[in-house]
Formats: sequence, structure tokens, C-alpha cells
Amino acid sequence: MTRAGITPERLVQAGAELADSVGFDEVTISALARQFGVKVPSLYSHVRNSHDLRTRIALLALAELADRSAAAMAGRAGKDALIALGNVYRDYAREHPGRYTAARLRLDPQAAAASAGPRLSQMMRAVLRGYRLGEIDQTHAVRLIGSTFHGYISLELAGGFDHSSPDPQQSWIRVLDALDALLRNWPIE
Amino acid sequence: MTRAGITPERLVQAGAELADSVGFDEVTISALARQFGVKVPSLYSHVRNSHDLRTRIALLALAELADRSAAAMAGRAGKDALIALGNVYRDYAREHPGRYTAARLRLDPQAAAASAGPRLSQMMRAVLRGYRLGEIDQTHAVRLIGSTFHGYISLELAGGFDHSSPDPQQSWIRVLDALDALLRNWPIE
DNA sequence: CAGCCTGCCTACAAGTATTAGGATAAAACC
DNA sequence: GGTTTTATCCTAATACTTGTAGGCAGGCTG
Repeated sequence: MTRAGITPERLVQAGAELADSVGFDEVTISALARQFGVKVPSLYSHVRNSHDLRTRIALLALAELADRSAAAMAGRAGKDALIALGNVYRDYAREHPGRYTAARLRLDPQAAAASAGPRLSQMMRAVLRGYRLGEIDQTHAVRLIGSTFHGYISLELAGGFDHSSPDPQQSWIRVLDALDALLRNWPIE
Repeated sequence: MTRAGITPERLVQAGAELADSVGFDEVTISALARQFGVKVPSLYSHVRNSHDLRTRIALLALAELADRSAAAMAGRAGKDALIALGNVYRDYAREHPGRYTAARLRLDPQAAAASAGPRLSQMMRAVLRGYRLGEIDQTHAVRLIGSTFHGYISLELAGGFDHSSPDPQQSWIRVLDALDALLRNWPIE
């Protein structure tokens, strides 16, 4: 019998595309086997188990996100950088909802450390170099920005803004404006 | 054989508790049947299917959240109200992580309309009465606050702040401060 | 007390995850 | 080029989940 030529990479790629089209939760070993025209147990030569597969998709998503972020951030600072980073996250989530969800998968510490996650954190800190914040306030600010980005994107993705005006795009711009204003004028207690 | 005395209410309650202890995704008809010492198909007399069960848990969570919010908001305004509402969300998520996750389940339009969701929206808008915002800006602000609350809580719940100082509690306070400052000084374009 | 309904049951079908072990195509080696 | 090895795919089997169909009997209703 001719071999299907499956590799872990092709599996992860197909898994990522499947996630984007039917949702990350629906990414299943069986569905992938069907797609490759192969029996289910065959995939266990390439991937340890379901969790392993999902983790790899998460790693792919994190890497793609970090790459896009780095490209967008290059040569920008201050509000420009903030907007660029925000748009990278939001656009990625809209283009690849399944992968964006995957990127939020909780990784075990070692996998997390080896992932592109730290690179993303650095990008966030880089944005803050354009604002004058103390060491500790920088951490608070990273958390605020991360929360706001993620919160907005996840609500928008879940359809939370579907049935109400005004245009989410407008709100997004206002959110970025608001974050910038906040960082420029960080409240000191 | 003696009857187990199962009702939809008891099922949903047990499901909510199960969600809090092992995660909303792990709430399964089988697990509940085991817990009630009953065969799996028996539960289908009380609940239409798995989706129905999950929806009901979501409705319970939304109602609890709305009740707590209403209680906390009574007699408060401005920053006080903002902080109270934020803490309700955060505390609820920490006490009942499974239910909080359930509350974010996407409901079909009719279920959503009949849920406590609208009550929660009203609460959010009530907070904004303490700040002077135009009609449209109010919607932007609702989205910003909702995003920030949800984003922060979901990152904290996912353990995103686990391995870095400072204390998340401090960051949370700063986030609330920041939101208040922002609303008081809403950027006009 | 008779009958009916409801709450639980058994039996079954289908989908998914995972392990064990076998067969063979393709690659590696002499 | 032939042989050995390895990796890829297979069948078989177990277990768990959802869901449907239909049966039996405990307890309420007339």
C-alpha cells in the first residue's frame, strides 16, 4: 500500500486549519485521520496523543503570532507600536479563530518556556518603552494591556458585540485610544 | 427499586459544582449519572441532552452573577460602583471558575434574551451613570470595561500571572484605578 | 383498588481515544 | 543488488462518551 506521507508538521498544519474552520474543540484525531484518508491509530506514530496534538497547534499559533508581532513592531514606538500590536492580535484572531483559541491553551511550564510565549511578552514590554513607567508599574501595565486586548478580542469573537451598534471597529479604535491615554497619564497613587 | 429523586434543578446544581471542581469541559452526563448512582440514560428524562445541561448551568451562573452584582451595586456610584462590580466578577470567577466559564457559553438568541445577561448589561451601564459620557461613548465604555474585566479574570484564572511578581491583587487594583481614571477623563477625539 | 404515568432500567448504535502487535514499503547498509 | 532495519500503516481490542428505543414497576390519581 502506498504511504500517505504524513508528518507531524503536516498533521499540525491540517489541525490548525481544521481548528479555524470548525473550532479548536472540534480538532480530533479521528477527523484528521479521515482527512488524510488513513485509519485512526496510524496517527499515533506521529503524535503522542490528543493532548500532544493540541499542544503543538498551540505552539504553532504562538509562533505565528510572535512573528507577526515582531514584524509589525519593527520601527514603531509609542502609540504607533501599541496600535500595531493590538491589531496583530485582533487580526490574527479574526483570520484564525481556532488558532487564536489554541494559543490560549494552558501549557505545562517547560512547554511554555520553550514556546514563543516569552517572545510575545517581550513585545508587550517593548511597547511600554515608549511610555514612562516604573519597573513595577510596567508589570501592571503589561497585565492591563494583555487583559484588554484578550478580553476585547474574545468578546468580539464570541459574538458579544454582534447585535448592538456602533461598529465594533469604532469601539476597538476607542479602546486603543483609551489605553494610550492611560499609559501616557498613568495614575500615581 | 427506590427512586433517586433526581430533578433538573439538582442535576444543574451538581453540574455546576462539578464544573467548579474539574472544569466546565469535564461536565458530562456520565459523570453526573455516576455521582447520582444512576445509569446514564436515566438522566435523559430530566435533561434533553448534553448541550441542554450546559446551557442550564450557564443560565444558573448568569443569574448568580447578576444577583451578586445587583446586591453589590446597591447604593454605590462612580468609582465605588466600578470597583464593586469588578470585584463581583473577579470573586465569582475565583470561587466558581467552572460556572464563570459556563457563563461565557454562547447562547442562542432566545436563551440569551431570557437569561440574566441583559440584567448584567444594565448593571454595567448603571456604573457609567456616575461618569459623564455621551450615548455612543457609553457603548464604547461598556465594551472596554467588559473586555478588561473579562480579560483580566480569564488570564488570571488561566494562571497567566502565576510565575511573575508582583501580586495579582495589586495589579487588579491598578487596573480598576486605571479604568476609573480613564472614564473620568474620557479621551475626546 | 385499578390504572396510568414517570423515573429508572437494559440493550443497542455510533463516535472518539488509546494500546498492542502485525505486515510491508522505503531507506540504510554491506 | 541483496539484505537488514526501521518507520508507517494496518487490524484487533478495550474503554468511555453521547444518544435512542423500549420495558418494568413504584407511587400517585380516580
